[in-house]
Amino acid sequence: MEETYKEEAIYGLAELFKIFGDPTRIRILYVMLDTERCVNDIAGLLQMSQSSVSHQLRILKTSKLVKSRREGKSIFYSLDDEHVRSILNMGMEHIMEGAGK
Amino acid sequence: MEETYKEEAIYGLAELFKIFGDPTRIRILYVMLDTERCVNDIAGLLQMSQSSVSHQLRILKTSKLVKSRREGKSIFYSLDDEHVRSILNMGMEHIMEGAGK
DNA sequence: TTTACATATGTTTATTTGTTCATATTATAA
DNA sequence: TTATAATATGAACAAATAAACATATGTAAA
Repeated sequence: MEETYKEEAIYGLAELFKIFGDPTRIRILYVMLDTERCVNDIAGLLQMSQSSVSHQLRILKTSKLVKSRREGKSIFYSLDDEHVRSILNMGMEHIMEGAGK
Repeated sequence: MEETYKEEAIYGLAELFKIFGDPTRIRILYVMLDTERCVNDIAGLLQMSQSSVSHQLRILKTSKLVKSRREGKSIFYSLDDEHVRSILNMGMEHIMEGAGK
């Protein structure tokens, strides 16, 4: 093996990016870009079933891309980290540049 | 629809991150982090079959994460873009921070 | 030409995973 | 407590895909 980086980190990285690699989750992240949202609102905004949204939110939360806060019967989700925004922006830049070439 | 961003960009973004979402491809990108590599060398370094490496390189190239250059019988691949490095670093930072919490 | 080396590409298979449907949990109001 | 609203979760199914294998293409030397 010639690799200097940690093999473990490689898998962690791939796991992280895999989370971003689904349009549904990207859409969910985007509706939370500048405000927290509860599950029902997300489902309404994105025309998705409550179940599907909830499943995806669990994945996003497990990966620390999203955090949650309870308020009465509702649970509000928001981006967990500035890195999430950064990664989204970096990706968007790459997309846009590629389009201009 | 309440979304202001382009729906098209959402799918583009997800497609992009999906490419990063596989350990094999991350490993391939990492061995090209500071130098170009030919297919055989990558296969040797990562203990993968030539076929598998080639398949993945095609995916990486189609997504503009990697570019190639022919030299005799060999073809050298390298990162296409500074964004590729940025995205990898951003992801790594997120991973590392999460580990420290 | 042939031959050998480097890379690319079909095809099949096994695994992963997002969605749906049904049901469970949790919290508030009556 | 009972009813209702919001969210979570388990199971089944269909679609996507990485790896392996065989084979094809391309390049250079003999």
